[in-house]
Amino acid sequence: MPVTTNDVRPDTVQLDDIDKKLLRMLGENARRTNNSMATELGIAPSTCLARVNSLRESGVIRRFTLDVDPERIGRSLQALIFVRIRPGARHTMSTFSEEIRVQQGVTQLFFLGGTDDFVLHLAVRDSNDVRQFVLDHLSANPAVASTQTSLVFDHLPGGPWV
Amino acid sequence: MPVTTNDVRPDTVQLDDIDKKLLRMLGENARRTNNSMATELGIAPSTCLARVNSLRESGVIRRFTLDVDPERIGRSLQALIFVRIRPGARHTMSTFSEEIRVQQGVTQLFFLGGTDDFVLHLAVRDSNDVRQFVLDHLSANPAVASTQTSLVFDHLPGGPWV
DNA sequence: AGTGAAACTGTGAGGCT
DNA sequence: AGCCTCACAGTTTCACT
Repeated sequence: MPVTTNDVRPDTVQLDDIDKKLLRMLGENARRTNNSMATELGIAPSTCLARVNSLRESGVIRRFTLDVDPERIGRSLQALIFVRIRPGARHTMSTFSEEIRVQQGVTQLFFLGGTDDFVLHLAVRDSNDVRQFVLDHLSANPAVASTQTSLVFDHLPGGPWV
Repeated sequence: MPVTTNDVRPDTVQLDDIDKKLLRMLGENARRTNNSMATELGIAPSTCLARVNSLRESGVIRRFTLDVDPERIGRSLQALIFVRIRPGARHTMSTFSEEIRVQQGVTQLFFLGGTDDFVLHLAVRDSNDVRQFVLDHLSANPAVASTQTSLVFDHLPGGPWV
Protein backbone atom coordinates (compact mmCIF):
# COMPACT_ATOMS: atom_id res chain seq x y z
CA MET A 1 0.00 0.00 0.00
CA PRO A 2 1.50 3.32 -1.07
CA VAL A 3 2.13 6.00 1.51
CA THR A 4 -0.59 8.61 1.21
CA THR A 5 -0.14 12.36 1.40
CA ASN A 6 -0.43 13.61 4.94
CA ASP A 7 -3.22 15.82 6.17
CA VAL A 8 -0.70 18.45 7.25
CA ARG A 9 1.25 20.20 4.48
CA PRO A 10 4.92 19.19 4.70
CA ASP A 11 6.18 22.75 5.13
CA THR A 12 3.80 23.57 7.94
CA VAL A 13 5.51 24.20 11.27
CA GLN A 14 3.95 23.05 14.51
CA LEU A 15 4.03 25.84 17.04
CA ASP A 16 3.97 25.20 20.75
CA ASP A 17 2.86 27.63 23.40
CA ILE A 18 6.26 29.30 23.66
CA ASP A 19 6.47 29.85 19.91
CA LYS A 20 3.03 31.43 19.86
CA LYS A 21 3.88 33.76 22.70
CA LEU A 22 7.11 34.74 20.95
CA LEU A 23 5.23 35.54 17.76
CA ARG A 24 2.80 37.70 19.69
CA MET A 25 5.56 39.55 21.53
CA LEU A 26 7.61 40.17 18.42
CA GLY A 27 4.51 41.14 16.45
CA GLU A 28 3.89 43.90 18.98
CA ASN A 29 7.52 44.91 19.10
CA ALA A 30 9.99 43.21 16.79
CA ARG A 31 12.83 44.86 18.69
CA ARG A 32 11.98 43.36 22.07
CA THR A 33 15.25 42.16 23.51
CA ASN A 34 15.91 38.48 23.73
CA ASN A 35 16.59 38.85 27.45
CA SER A 36 13.27 40.46 28.30
CA MET A 37 11.34 37.85 26.34
CA ALA A 38 13.27 35.02 27.97
CA THR A 39 12.52 36.45 31.40
CA GLU A 40 8.82 36.86 30.67
CA LEU A 41 8.59 33.32 29.32
CA GLY A 42 10.61 31.86 32.17
CA ILE A 43 13.21 30.30 29.88
CA ALA A 44 16.95 30.88 29.45
CA PRO A 45 18.05 33.62 27.02
CA SER A 46 19.94 31.07 24.95
CA THR A 47 16.83 28.90 24.64
CA CYS A 48 14.77 31.89 23.66
CA LEU A 49 17.31 32.85 21.04
CA ALA A 50 17.28 29.35 19.60
CA ARG A 51 13.48 29.48 19.33
CA VAL A 52 13.47 32.79 17.49
CA ASN A 53 16.22 31.65 15.13
CA SER A 54 14.30 28.49 14.44
CA LEU A 55 11.15 30.49 13.65
CA ARG A 56 13.21 32.48 11.18
CA GLU A 57 14.89 29.51 9.57
CA SER A 58 11.67 27.59 9.19
CA GLY A 59 10.18 30.59 7.37
CA VAL A 60 7.42 31.31 9.88
CA ILE A 61 8.98 34.72 10.41
CA ARG A 62 9.63 36.05 6.90
CA ARG A 63 11.18 39.27 8.06
CA PHE A 64 11.26 41.92 10.77
CA THR A 65 9.66 44.99 9.35
CA LEU A 66 8.10 48.39 10.07
CA ASP A 67 4.59 49.67 10.49
CA VAL A 68 4.74 53.15 8.97
CA ASP A 69 1.92 55.68 9.40
CA PRO A 70 1.12 56.88 5.87
CA GLU A 71 -0.53 60.08 7.17
CA ARG A 72 2.64 61.22 8.87
CA ILE A 73 4.55 61.11 5.63
CA GLY A 74 1.98 63.06 3.70
CA ARG A 75 0.04 60.13 2.25
CA SER A 76 -3.33 61.05 3.62
CA LEU A 77 -5.36 59.26 1.00
CA GLN A 78 -5.72 55.54 0.68
CA ALA A 79 -7.62 53.60 -1.94
CA LEU A 80 -8.36 50.09 -3.05
CA ILE A 81 -8.28 49.67 -6.80
CA PHE A 82 -9.99 46.63 -8.28
CA VAL A 83 -8.49 45.66 -11.61
CA ARG A 84 -9.77 43.34 -14.33
CA ILE A 85 -7.41 42.05 -16.94
CA ARG A 86 -8.61 41.36 -20.51
CA PRO A 87 -9.13 37.60 -20.87
CA GLY A 88 -6.65 37.50 -23.76
CA ALA A 89 -3.95 39.18 -21.65
CA ARG A 90 -4.03 36.96 -18.58
CA HIS A 91 -0.62 35.55 -19.41
CA THR A 92 0.93 39.00 -18.94
CA MET A 93 -0.49 39.35 -15.45
CA SER A 94 2.59 38.40 -13.46
CA THR A 95 4.91 40.71 -15.42
CA PHE A 96 2.39 43.50 -15.27
CA SER A 97 1.67 43.13 -11.57
CA GLU A 98 5.36 43.11 -10.71
CA GLU A 99 5.73 46.47 -12.46
CA ILE A 100 2.77 47.82 -10.54
CA ARG A 101 3.83 46.37 -7.21
CA VAL A 102 6.97 48.47 -6.90
CA GLN A 103 5.41 51.79 -7.88
CA GLN A 104 5.47 54.59 -5.32
CA GLY A 105 2.38 54.39 -3.15
CA VAL A 106 1.53 50.74 -3.70
CA THR A 107 1.49 49.12 -0.29
CA GLN A 108 0.09 45.71 -1.17
CA LEU A 109 -1.32 43.64 -3.97
CA PHE A 110 -3.88 40.84 -3.81
CA PHE A 111 -4.38 38.34 -6.61
CA LEU A 112 -8.00 37.35 -6.61
CA GLY A 113 -10.31 34.64 -7.81
CA GLY A 114 -13.65 35.83 -9.11
CA THR A 115 -14.54 38.73 -11.34
CA ASP A 116 -11.69 41.02 -10.39
CA ASP A 117 -8.17 39.82 -11.08
CA PHE A 118 -6.36 41.85 -8.53
CA VAL A 119 -6.73 44.49 -5.89
CA LEU A 120 -4.18 47.14 -5.23
CA HIS A 121 -3.85 49.04 -1.99
CA LEU A 122 -2.60 52.55 -2.60
CA ALA A 123 -1.44 55.20 -0.12
CA VAL A 124 -0.88 58.57 -1.75
CA ARG A 125 -1.16 62.28 -1.12
CA ASP A 126 -4.48 63.19 -2.65
CA SER A 127 -7.09 62.26 -5.21
CA ASN A 128 -4.99 63.71 -8.01
CA ASP A 129 -2.33 61.14 -7.23
CA VAL A 130 -4.89 58.35 -7.44
CA ARG A 131 -6.17 59.63 -10.77
CA GLN A 132 -2.62 59.95 -12.05
CA PHE A 133 -1.75 56.47 -10.89
CA VAL A 134 -4.74 54.89 -12.61
CA LEU A 135 -4.05 56.86 -15.76
CA ASP A 136 -0.32 56.12 -15.91
CA HIS A 137 -0.14 52.55 -14.74
CA LEU A 138 -3.54 51.00 -15.34
CA SER A 139 -5.71 52.62 -18.02
CA ALA A 140 -2.67 53.14 -20.20
CA ASN A 141 -1.99 49.42 -20.23
CA PRO A 142 -3.84 47.48 -22.94
CA ALA A 143 -3.95 44.41 -20.69
CA VAL A 144 -6.30 46.21 -18.30
CA ALA A 145 -9.98 45.70 -19.04
CA SER A 146 -11.35 47.90 -16.27
CA THR A 147 -10.62 49.42 -12.89
CA GLN A 148 -12.78 50.45 -9.99
CA THR A 149 -11.51 52.68 -7.21
CA SER A 150 -12.86 52.77 -3.63
CA LEU A 151 -11.60 55.20 -1.06
CA VAL A 152 -10.27 53.74 2.18
CA PHE A 153 -11.46 55.70 5.21
CA ASP A 154 -9.51 53.64 7.66
CA HIS A 155 -7.08 50.75 7.62
CA LEU A 156 -6.60 48.66 10.74
CA PRO A 157 -4.34 45.71 11.49
CA GLY A 158 -5.97 42.48 12.66
CA GLY A 159 -5.29 40.65 15.89
CA PRO A 160 -2.25 38.47 16.55
CA TRP A 161 -1.53 35.58 14.18
CA VAL A 162 -1.58 32.88 16.79
CA MET B 1 -4.91 89.30 8.26
CA PRO B 2 -5.56 85.95 9.98
CA VAL B 3 -3.08 83.15 9.57
CA THR B 4 -4.45 80.66 7.06
CA THR B 5 -4.26 76.87 7.26
CA ASN B 6 -1.08 75.61 5.73
CA ASP B 7 -0.94 73.41 2.62
CA VAL B 8 0.87 70.72 4.60
CA ARG B 9 -1.08 69.00 7.39
CA PRO B 10 0.33 70.01 10.79
CA ASP B 11 1.20 66.47 11.83
CA THR B 12 3.07 65.69 8.64
CA VAL B 13 6.78 65.11 9.12
CA GLN B 14 9.28 66.30 6.58
CA LEU B 15 11.72 63.53 5.78
CA ASP B 16 15.19 64.24 4.47
CA ASP B 17 17.32 61.83 2.52
CA ILE B 18 18.76 60.16 5.63
CA ASP B 19 15.30 59.55 7.08
CA LYS B 20 14.11 57.97 3.87
CA LYS B 21 17.10 55.67 3.69
CA LEU B 22 16.57 54.67 7.30
CA LEU B 23 12.92 53.84 6.63
CA ARG B 24 13.95 51.72 3.67
CA MET B 25 16.65 49.88 5.64
CA LEU B 26 14.42 49.23 8.61
CA GLY B 27 11.53 48.24 6.38
CA GLU B 28 13.70 45.49 4.92
CA ASN B 29 15.07 44.47 8.28
CA ALA B 30 13.74 46.15 11.39
CA ARG B 31 16.54 44.52 13.38
CA ARG B 32 19.41 46.08 11.45
CA THR B 33 21.89 47.30 14.01
CA ASN B 34 22.23 50.97 14.59
CA ASN B 35 25.97 50.70 13.99
CA SER B 36 25.69 49.13 10.56
CA MET B 37 23.15 51.69 9.42
CA ALA B 38 25.27 54.55 10.73
CA THR B 39 28.28 53.21 8.84
CA GLU B 40 26.34 52.79 5.61
CA LEU B 41 24.93 56.30 5.90
CA GLY B 42 28.26 57.84 6.85
CA ILE B 43 26.97 59.31 10.12
CA ALA B 44 27.83 58.69 13.76
CA PRO B 45 25.98 55.91 15.59
CA SER B 46 24.61 58.39 18.10
CA THR B 47 23.24 60.55 15.30
CA CYS B 48 21.67 57.56 13.65
CA LEU B 49 20.05 56.52 16.90
CA ALA B 50 18.65 60.01 17.38
CA ARG B 51 17.12 59.90 13.90
CA VAL B 52 15.43 56.58 14.46
CA ASN B 53 14.13 57.67 17.87
CA SER B 54 12.79 60.83 16.32
CA LEU B 55 11.01 58.84 13.61
CA ARG B 56 9.40 56.82 16.38
CA GLU B 57 8.42 59.77 18.52
CA SER B 58 6.96 61.68 15.61
CA GLY B 59 4.77 58.67 14.82
CA VAL B 60 6.22 57.99 11.37
CA ILE B 61 7.29 54.59 12.65
CA ARG B 62 4.23 53.22 14.45
CA ARG B 63 5.90 50.00 15.50
CA PHE B 64 8.52 47.41 14.66
CA THR B 65 6.66 44.31 13.64
CA LEU B 66 6.82 40.91 11.96
CA ASP B 67 6.02 39.59 8.54
CA VAL B 68 4.65 36.13 9.24
CA ASP B 69 4.09 33.58 6.48
CA PRO B 70 0.51 32.37 6.95
CA GLU B 71 1.18 29.15 4.99
CA ARG B 72 3.85 28.03 7.42
CA ILE B 73 1.46 28.19 10.32
CA GLY B 74 -1.23 26.22 8.57
CA ARG B 75 -3.26 29.12 7.21
CA SER B 76 -3.14 28.18 3.56
CA LEU B 77 -6.29 29.94 2.53
CA GLN B 78 -6.73 33.69 2.29
CA ALA B 79 -9.86 35.58 1.39
CA LEU B 80 -11.17 39.09 1.07
CA ILE B 81 -14.68 39.51 2.42
CA PHE B 82 -16.67 42.53 1.32
CA VAL B 83 -19.29 43.51 3.86
CA ARG B 84 -22.29 45.80 3.59
CA ILE B 85 -23.95 47.12 6.71
CA ARG B 86 -27.69 47.81 6.79
CA PRO B 87 -28.24 51.57 6.40
CA GLY B 88 -30.10 51.66 9.73
CA ALA B 89 -27.18 50.01 11.54
CA ARG B 90 -24.32 52.23 10.40
CA HIS B 91 -23.94 53.66 13.87
CA THR B 92 -22.95 50.22 15.19
CA MET B 93 -20.15 49.85 12.65
CA SER B 94 -17.23 50.82 14.86
CA THR B 95 -18.28 48.53 17.72
CA PHE B 96 -18.99 45.72 15.33
CA SER B 97 -15.76 46.08 13.39
CA GLU B 98 -13.69 46.12 16.55
CA GLU B 99 -15.20 42.77 17.52
CA ILE B 100 -14.40 41.39 14.08
CA ARG B 101 -10.91 42.86 13.93
CA VAL B 102 -9.52 40.80 16.76
CA GLN B 103 -10.97 37.46 15.66
CA GLN B 104 -8.54 34.67 14.85
CA GLY B 105 -7.57 34.86 11.20
CA VAL B 106 -8.40 38.51 10.57
CA THR B 107 -5.21 40.13 9.34
CA GLN B 108 -6.52 43.52 8.32
CA LEU B 109 -9.65 45.58 7.96
CA PHE B 110 -10.41 48.36 5.48
CA PHE B 111 -13.23 50.86 5.97
CA LEU B 112 -14.48 51.82 2.56
CA GLY B 113 -16.42 54.50 0.82
CA GLY B 114 -18.80 53.32 -1.88
CA THR B 115 -21.18 50.40 -1.94
CA ASP B 116 -19.28 48.12 0.41
CA ASP B 117 -18.74 49.34 3.93
CA PHE B 118 -15.69 47.31 4.76
CA VAL B 119 -13.32 44.69 3.54
CA LEU B 120 -11.81 42.05 5.72
CA HIS B 121 -8.63 40.18 4.93
CA LEU B 122 -8.77 36.66 6.34
CA ALA B 123 -6.02 34.04 6.59
CA VAL B 124 -7.36 30.67 7.69
CA ARG B 125 -6.84 26.96 7.23
CA ASP B 126 -9.41 26.02 4.64
CA SER B 127 -12.72 26.93 3.05
CA ASN B 128 -14.61 25.49 6.00
CA ASP B 129 -12.99 28.06 8.22
CA VAL B 130 -14.08 30.83 5.87
CA ARG B 131 -17.63 29.55 5.80
CA GLN B 132 -17.63 29.25 9.57
CA PHE B 133 -16.25 32.73 9.99
CA VAL B 134 -18.90 34.29 7.77
CA LEU B 135 -21.62 32.33 9.52
CA ASP B 136 -20.48 33.08 13.05
CA HIS B 137 -19.32 36.65 12.79
CA LEU B 138 -21.06 38.18 9.82
CA SER B 139 -24.32 36.54 8.71
CA ALA B 140 -25.32 36.04 12.32
CA ASN B 141 -25.13 39.76 12.96
CA PRO B 142 -28.32 41.69 12.15
CA ALA B 143 -26.25 44.76 11.23
CA VAL B 144 -24.82 42.95 8.22
CA ALA B 145 -26.80 43.44 5.04
CA SER B 146 -24.66 41.23 2.81
CA THR B 147 -21.21 39.74 2.33
CA GLN B 148 -19.22 38.69 -0.69
CA THR B 149 -16.14 36.49 -0.45
CA SER B 150 -13.26 36.39 -2.93
CA LEU B 151 -10.40 33.98 -2.62
CA VAL B 152 -6.90 35.46 -2.51
CA PHE B 153 -4.46 33.50 -4.66
CA ASP B 154 -1.49 35.58 -3.69
CA HIS B 155 -0.70 38.47 -1.43
CA LEU B 156 2.39 40.57 -2.04
CA PRO B 157 3.84 43.54 -0.20
CA GLY B 158 4.35 46.76 -2.13
CA GLY B 159 7.61 48.63 -2.63
CA PRO B 160 9.27 50.84 -0.01
CA TRP B 161 7.24 53.70 1.49
CA VAL B 162 9.66 56.43 0.54
C1' DA C 1 21.86 68.83 14.29
C1' DG C 2 25.75 66.19 14.83
C1' DT C 3 29.76 64.05 17.31
C1' DG C 4 33.08 61.03 20.28
C1' DA C 5 33.92 58.58 24.31
C1' DA C 6 32.57 55.73 27.91
C1' DA C 7 29.43 53.05 30.62
C1' DC C 8 26.12 49.93 30.16
C1' DT C 9 23.32 46.18 28.15
C1' DG C 10 22.42 42.48 25.18
C1' DT C 11 23.93 38.77 22.08
C1' DG C 12 25.22 34.41 20.71
C1' DA C 13 28.71 30.52 20.64
C1' DG C 14 30.54 26.56 23.32
C1' DG C 15 30.35 23.14 26.33
C1' DC C 16 27.32 20.72 29.68
C1' DT C 17 23.11 18.26 31.58
C1' DA D 1 15.65 20.42 24.01
C1' DG D 2 17.21 23.36 27.53
C1' DC D 3 20.64 25.88 30.39
C1' DC D 4 25.01 28.57 32.08
C1' DT D 5 29.03 31.28 31.21
C1' DC D 6 31.60 34.83 29.08
C1' DA D 7 33.91 37.38 25.43
C1' DC D 8 32.43 40.45 22.31
C1' DA D 9 29.34 43.59 19.89
C1' DG D 10 25.90 47.02 20.05
C1' DT D 11 23.33 50.60 22.43
C1' DT D 12 22.64 54.72 24.68
C1' DT D 13 23.81 58.72 27.50
C1' DC D 14 26.18 62.98 27.94
C1' DA D 15 29.24 66.89 27.50
C1' DC D 16 30.84 69.44 23.66
C1' DT D 17 30.56 71.66 19.10
